[in-house]
Amino acid sequence: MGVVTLKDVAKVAGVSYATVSRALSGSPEIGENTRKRIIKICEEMGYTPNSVARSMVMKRTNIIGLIVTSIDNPFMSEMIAHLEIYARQCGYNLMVCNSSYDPALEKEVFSLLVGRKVDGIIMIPVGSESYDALKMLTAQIPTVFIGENMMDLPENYVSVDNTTGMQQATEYLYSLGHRNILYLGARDNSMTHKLRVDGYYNACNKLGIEPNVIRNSNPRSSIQVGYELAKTHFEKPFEETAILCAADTLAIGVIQAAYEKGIRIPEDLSLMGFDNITFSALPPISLTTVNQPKLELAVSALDMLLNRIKRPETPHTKTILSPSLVIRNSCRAI
Amino acid sequence: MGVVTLKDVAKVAGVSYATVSRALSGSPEIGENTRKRIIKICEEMGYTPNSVARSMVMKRTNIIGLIVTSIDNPFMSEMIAHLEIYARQCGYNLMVCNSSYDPALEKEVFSLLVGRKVDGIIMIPVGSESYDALKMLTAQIPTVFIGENMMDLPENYVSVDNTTGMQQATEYLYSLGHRNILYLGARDNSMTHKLRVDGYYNACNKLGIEPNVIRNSNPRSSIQVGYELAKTHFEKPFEETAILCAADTLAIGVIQAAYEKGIRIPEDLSLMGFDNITFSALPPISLTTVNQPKLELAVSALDMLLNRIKRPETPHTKTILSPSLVIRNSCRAI
DNA sequence: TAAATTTACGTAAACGTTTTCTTTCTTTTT
DNA sequence: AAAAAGAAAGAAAACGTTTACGTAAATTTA
Repeated sequence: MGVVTLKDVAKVAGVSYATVSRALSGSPEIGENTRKRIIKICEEMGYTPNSVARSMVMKRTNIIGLIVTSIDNPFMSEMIAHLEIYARQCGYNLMVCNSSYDPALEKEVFSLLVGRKVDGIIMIPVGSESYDALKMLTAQIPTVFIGENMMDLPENYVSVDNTTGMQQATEYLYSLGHRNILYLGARDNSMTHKLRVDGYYNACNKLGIEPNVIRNSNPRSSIQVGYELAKTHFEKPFEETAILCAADTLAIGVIQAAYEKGIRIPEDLSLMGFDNITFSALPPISLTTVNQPKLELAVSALDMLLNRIKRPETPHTKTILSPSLVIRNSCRAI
Repeated sequence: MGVVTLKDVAKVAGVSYATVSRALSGSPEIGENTRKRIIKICEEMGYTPNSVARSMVMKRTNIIGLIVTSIDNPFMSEMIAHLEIYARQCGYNLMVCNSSYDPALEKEVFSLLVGRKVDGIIMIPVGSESYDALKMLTAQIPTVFIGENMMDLPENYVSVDNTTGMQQATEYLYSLGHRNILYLGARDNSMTHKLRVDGYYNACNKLGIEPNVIRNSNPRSSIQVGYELAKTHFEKPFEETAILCAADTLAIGVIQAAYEKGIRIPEDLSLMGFDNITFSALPPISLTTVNQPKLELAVSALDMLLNRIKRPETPHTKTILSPSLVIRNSCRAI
């Protein structure tokens, strides 16, 4: 025996399928006693509505597509968890795809999700390389970006104020007496990273100190990349008393490299990150960093998307959330 | 203008929709020239097949439901990432749900996914409390469990050999000279944890040392729980020279508590974990642990599920993968 | 009490595909 | 050249819902 359908229930109850549908949907066009009778029969028969058939006629799947650069990245996975829980509360499920930092793949999964008829897409874009492609794609379906400020695109996005965050971080180090601060991990292919390093430059200008930046030519900011960048840097004698990293993961890599080199943090070198991932809080070196409010990012993004699904012709909006300094023990006053 | 459908393409091409369908599906019942002509028209019109409609008639969604206890848990998120990538290569997408360690919620999302008509479900169960409920549910749909050995159920699962892994860990500590080894984090509500502590007991028996176990009454094994368990334990003087944790996250919590108490690892206390999550490898205390092969777990689980979807009447199978010792610097010889 | 309104339910179309069954036309066989 | 076989394409049903429309009975109104 196959799955029991609405038709089967109708046959048993001796009514038309419209009636069964109405009984379950809470329609007012049905008698209270027949409704109860039908619901009881549904339970007895173990009827579960077929979401696919419903989607077919309602032209709505109640599925949100989520495209992230990497699921296993503490910052993303935290946000995915928040998103999933909130989305479910709103009656939506999440279809998650990994773009693996690959613009081509990002484009591919986007189209795939469009074909799947998801009601909307939330994405953390690979970077500014994919802007043009995205501009075409987002015309097809309500889309909201997280994290990446699509500054030169009129798209919907929610993001933390990267520039202010990094500026505050720099000022904090300055307030501890640091005058020679190295910025590690600037990337050219991401607006987020551009804005972050801007915050650093702003602060340097304002404070009258000399900026000093190590760029990252990789497409991603991983522990591994942080380690390699720092390792190379530590090979020669260095002047700076503090390193400000573009991401917590990079900072964790720096900790590794410093440890191997016998450089003590914070005694010999102060270190800061950005993101505030769970695992940056671990002693003995627990990282001073800038917090991104992950729950608020997730909630704002979904709210924005749901609004847009309801009223697609509404103008594009953006939400910029405030970062906040999280002071732990990886920096010292000098 | 709405989305372009197969009918629109057919009208433009001047053929029936059956022909368009055949042109795109690679059916042999169509002339090579008409096929090319239709495909060209599809591209020009920007036609994307509607997966929902296809699912409707094919009775197959090409969606796999994934239920995990918590997405933001490095062990899980790593596995989810592997699963998503492999699933997509196999032509499937993932619908991810968080059970948040709640048996009632686990049951709820399971039914939800069944209503969604996903082709199969992969799940990391909350624990043995939910066995009975799951037994009913898994009759409805092909299901594969990861991690949890459903020993007393005839279900499909893939798991690491927890007992052997913990036994090897204990023997490793013994080989370093430890005779007083504390096991921290045993849980009663999970077969996995039962099997792990069994491995510890086995080794103790075999080696002739006295077992010593701190239980964890929480439903989960988080950093926080490890921290609290260890903190309480460290308040009184202790005898053991090594702590073996039921999970890496617990061990990270122990590191925190030890750090606050001034207990040095590994100088004053050796420490081991289980799982080998990315963030356990960080210096200065990089954790010696037992590796769970996450990629292999993911691939085996999906292969098993796909097999079962193809042949639902096949007998239940299980796959037990081998754990392996990962030696870092959190243990010392005494 | 007849007319008007409301209530409760049935009928049937629609959603966008796939696929079985025909049908037509072309090619091969004898 | 007629018959048989094969290739290419069309017609229509099916998948399981929702909902606009229609209609009969029940209720209200005049």
